[in-house]
Amino acid sequence: MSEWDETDDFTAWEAQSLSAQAMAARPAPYLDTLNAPQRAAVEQLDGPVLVLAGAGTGKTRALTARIAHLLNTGRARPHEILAVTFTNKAAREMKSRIGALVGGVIEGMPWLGTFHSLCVRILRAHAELVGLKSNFTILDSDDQLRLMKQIIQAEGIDDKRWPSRLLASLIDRWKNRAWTPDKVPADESGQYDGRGAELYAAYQARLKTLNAADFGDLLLHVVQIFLMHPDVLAKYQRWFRYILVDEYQDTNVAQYLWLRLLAQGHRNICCVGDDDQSIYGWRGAEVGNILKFEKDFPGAAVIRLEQNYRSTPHILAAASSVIHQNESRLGKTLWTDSPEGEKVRLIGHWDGEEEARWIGEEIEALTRGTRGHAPVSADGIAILVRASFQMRAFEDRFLTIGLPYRVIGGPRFYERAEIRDAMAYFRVVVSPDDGLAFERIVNTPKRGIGDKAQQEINRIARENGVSLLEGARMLVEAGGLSAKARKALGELVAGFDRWRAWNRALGAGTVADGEVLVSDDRPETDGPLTHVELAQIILDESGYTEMWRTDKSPEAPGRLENIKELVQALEEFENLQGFLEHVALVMDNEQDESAPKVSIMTLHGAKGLEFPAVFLPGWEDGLFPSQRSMDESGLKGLEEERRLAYVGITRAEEHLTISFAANRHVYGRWQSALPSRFIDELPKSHVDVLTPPGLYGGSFGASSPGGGFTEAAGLPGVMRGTDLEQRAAQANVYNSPGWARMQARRGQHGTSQPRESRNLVIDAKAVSARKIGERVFHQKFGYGEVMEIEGDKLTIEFDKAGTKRVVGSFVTAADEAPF
DNA sequence: GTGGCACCAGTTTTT
DNA sequence: CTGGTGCCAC
Repeated sequence: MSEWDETDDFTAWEAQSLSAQAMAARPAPYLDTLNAPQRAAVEQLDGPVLVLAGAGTGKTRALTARIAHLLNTGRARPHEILAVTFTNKAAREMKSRIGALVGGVIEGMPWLGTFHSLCVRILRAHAELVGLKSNFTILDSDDQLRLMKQIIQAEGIDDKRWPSRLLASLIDRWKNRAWTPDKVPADESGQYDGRGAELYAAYQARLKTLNAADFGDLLLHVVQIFLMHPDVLAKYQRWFRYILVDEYQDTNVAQYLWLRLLAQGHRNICCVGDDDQSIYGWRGAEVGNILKFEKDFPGAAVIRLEQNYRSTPHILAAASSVIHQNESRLGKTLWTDSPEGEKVRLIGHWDGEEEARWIGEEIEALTRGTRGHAPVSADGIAILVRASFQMRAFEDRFLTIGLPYRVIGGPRFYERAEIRDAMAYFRVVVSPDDGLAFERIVNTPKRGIGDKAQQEINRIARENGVSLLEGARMLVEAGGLSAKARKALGELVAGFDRWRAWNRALGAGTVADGEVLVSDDRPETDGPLTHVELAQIILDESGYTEMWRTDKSPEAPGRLENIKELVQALEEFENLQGFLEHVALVMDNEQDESAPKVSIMTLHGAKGLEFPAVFLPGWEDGLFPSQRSMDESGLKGLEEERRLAYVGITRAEEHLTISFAANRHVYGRWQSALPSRFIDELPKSHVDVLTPPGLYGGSFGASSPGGGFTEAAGLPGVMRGTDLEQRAAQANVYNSPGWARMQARRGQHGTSQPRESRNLVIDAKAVSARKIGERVFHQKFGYGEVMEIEGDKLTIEFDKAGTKRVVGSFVTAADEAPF
């Protein structure tokens, strides 16, 4: 294909200005490595474009090449491109990849970032339009919850019956749908004891007085501004000539509105996504957004990326076969020209411990390179689980055999209590009005300022219309509280005065000579005080570090270590202010990339990643697909679980092993389960069914290098099957006695109901007309199954709470449950 | 105001 | 079996 063929109309080329010609004539090496659809996705610059990118089809490559192309052809300057991602990681990666493509000379792309960070930028510029000051604080979910607790308490609501978490998730959901308190529809606003919308309004009012915004607000406020102030919107519409969106299938309504409003300017919007990888419905993502793109943007070009560069044909076949069972999807057919490779392996185990043991051995075999393939580095191996409690079994096992592993996605660095505490100190120093931060640390470490004292502070502050910090000062000066508490509080207030003055001095330049700011504890330093030193001083003088130093709990040293890290991280910032903003939005826990380690993470956490070898354990009905998903969202839930399976399968490049266990130790209780229904959706011709070693006395046709295991005596008797005939039938799990037994159990008392009955429960009006075998939800006891009906009394076997007799009107059909 | 004990609940998670 | 929360006794 020659250079000229690229412009379909020669006269158009001729008509372009010389400069445009010169720009367009610049070499575009990034195009050469693209396949045809990718190239189309890059070169179709004008008008709306939807790129449906299957797993492993080079989505990010296309997206970054598109941006590079916009820049290279001179269509847009860096600041005229709006590029949105969901995570900071994705944003970072895109930035660096664009840099590599364009030669790294562009001084960043100011409008490449997450929805939230971009919204903060916009909101800071127009904060007053929604009643905030431009230096508003961003609340994390912890602050959010505490605030709601206060409101609930003030309203005299019993937070036992109506937990604050419930209200928080409700409000979050409403914000995701871009509903302000007055826009919450009537049938929704009655939730939470009929006071949902009312409390939402109270919460918003409270945020405003605190000059604060939660994560949901960042989007909601900006959408409100765009809707109420067309002039502001028009400015941004003109500004962003080209808009690009990554992971479009994950957008919620608010994000969708935000995008649509901005895109109405130049209408150059390109959304990239994969409906089959939509796994965040439970937190507000609307697959509908991607499904209706063409309707929203008439004349949109739709480009499908279907050539997969990641996985072998067997793995791809497994993924396709499973995802094909879903009804609501746009439909893509992934293909690959990579060589066959090995089949997907399937294996059933007696229990979860054995599953972990077996996987441990398999991993050792993989890293050693036995079984006839090249060794796989531990870094290239991942275990992907549905729920994090499944990780324990692997950690336990890997610790005993000394297999290095890393758990990805534990508590985030900035979510740890000690980090939040330290940050709260910094927050009060930077913005003395931050009452939430003040509340958090006023008695941490213990200063003898308990509930009563705090209420006093609150009262004084409210009566005088000042911040909590000022209220505390007044209280101390007025001689309130007990002598001990007064002294402690007075010292804290004085501390904040001192630290704040230092911080201000830092902002102005250096601390002036002889200024009365110097505390005795201040370390001897040459030169001016830095904000890093200041941070250390704050934590030391407040007694916070001391608190952990004297704490004798096993995790105290780790917490001190984290605090040290936090202080070190400060060095990369100009000042405390900049750091706080960064932590609220951007900071994530970077993993130490030292020795190669096996990754253990959730399926959700694995999205976007790839590994040469992947293990997918725990494929049992009720666990995966999760019973709760199905109870709460019915078929929709099941389809999302299936997409999760699809995501899991498509993470694997070469080796994929799916496994399940008949029994599992969950929360100290034994639970048995059936193989996941997804297992039956795998294509038999692409699957190798392995025989677990040990179960029947040996590794019959199995590939476990460890050979048979010798602890069969420790297993419950049922499975010590020694029937020789059955043993001979072992070659296939589908024919195995274990499998047959599991199948048989399906009809009886399986932990999950027969699949077909699912659709019977639809009648919403028949509150008390329950059926035997129906899944129901009870406010207090949770989910369960109706065992017996007697008048208006039901006997229900609850999943968690055991068997109870309750009045029929207290339960609802499981899929109408309030969450 | 604090520390200890009983009770309960218990997917997935980014910002 | 765990962690988090709430209540009660010092």
